[in-house]
Amino acid sequence: MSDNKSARPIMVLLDILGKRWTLRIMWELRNGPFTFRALQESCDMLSPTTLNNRLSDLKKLEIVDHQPDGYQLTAKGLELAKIMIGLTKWADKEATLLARS
Amino acid sequence: MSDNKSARPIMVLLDILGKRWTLRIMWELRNGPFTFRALQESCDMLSPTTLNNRLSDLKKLEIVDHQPDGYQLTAKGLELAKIMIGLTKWADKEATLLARS
DNA sequence: TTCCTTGCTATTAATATTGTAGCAAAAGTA
DNA sequence: TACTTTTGCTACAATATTAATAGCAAGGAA
Repeated sequence: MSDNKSARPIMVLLDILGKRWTLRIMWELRNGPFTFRALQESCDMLSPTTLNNRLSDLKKLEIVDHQPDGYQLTAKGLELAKIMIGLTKWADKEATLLARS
Repeated sequence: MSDNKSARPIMVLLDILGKRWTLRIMWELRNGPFTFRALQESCDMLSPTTLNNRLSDLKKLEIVDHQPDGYQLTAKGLELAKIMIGLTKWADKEATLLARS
C-alpha cells in the first residue's frame, strides 16, 4: 500500500487543530486583532504558556500573524475561520443537545 | 452585557472538538463503521482509555453511535464531517506549508 | 523619572494521556 | 460441548501536557 496516512496534509492539520485551545483561539480571533493579554482574557484566562505555544503553532502555519496592533488571522487563517462558521450553524441547530453536556 | 460567552453552543462544541483526537476520530469514521479496535488502529494505536473517553463525549452529543456493526457517525455527525471536508481542501492547498511543520 | 501595559519566561502543581496488561462477554470453530 | 478468537473495554503506573502563579524586560505615556 502506498498511502502514508500520517503524512497527509489533513492529518497534520487535524493534529494541530486538535490541540486544546487551538480552535477556540482561532474562533476568538475571527473579529479583528487582539493583544496577547486580551486574547488570554477572551479565552477564559488561558495560561500564557499554553497561549504562547498555540500562537507559535498557528504562526508556523501562517494562520496567525503578529502585527503591531496585535495577533490576527492571516488570509489563510480567515479561510479556515470561514469553515468554522459551518460549525456554528451546526451548534446553533443542536443547541439543546449541547446545553446538557 | 448579557452575553454569557461560555454558554454559547459553539463554545461547548469547540471545547469538545478541541480535545485531542476528537477531530481525528471523526475523520476516520467518515467511511463507515469501525470496531473499537479497528478505530484504535486507524488512529495510530491511540490508547483505549482515551479512545473510550472520546467516544463517550461523541455519543453524548449524538455525533457517534454504537451499532451492532461498530461505531459510526450519526446523521448529525455526518453533517459535521461534511464541514470537515472543507478542512481537507484547505490542507491540500497548503500542503507544502503543512509538510514542514 | 515613575507608572502602566505588553509579551512573554520560569517554576511548580494539577491533570490528561500513554503504554501495557489483562479480563469478561460474545461470537466463531471443531 | 469445549476451545479459541475477537471485542470492548478497565486498571494502573509512567510520562507528557496544561494550569496557576509570579515576575521581568522593553516600550510608551504622563
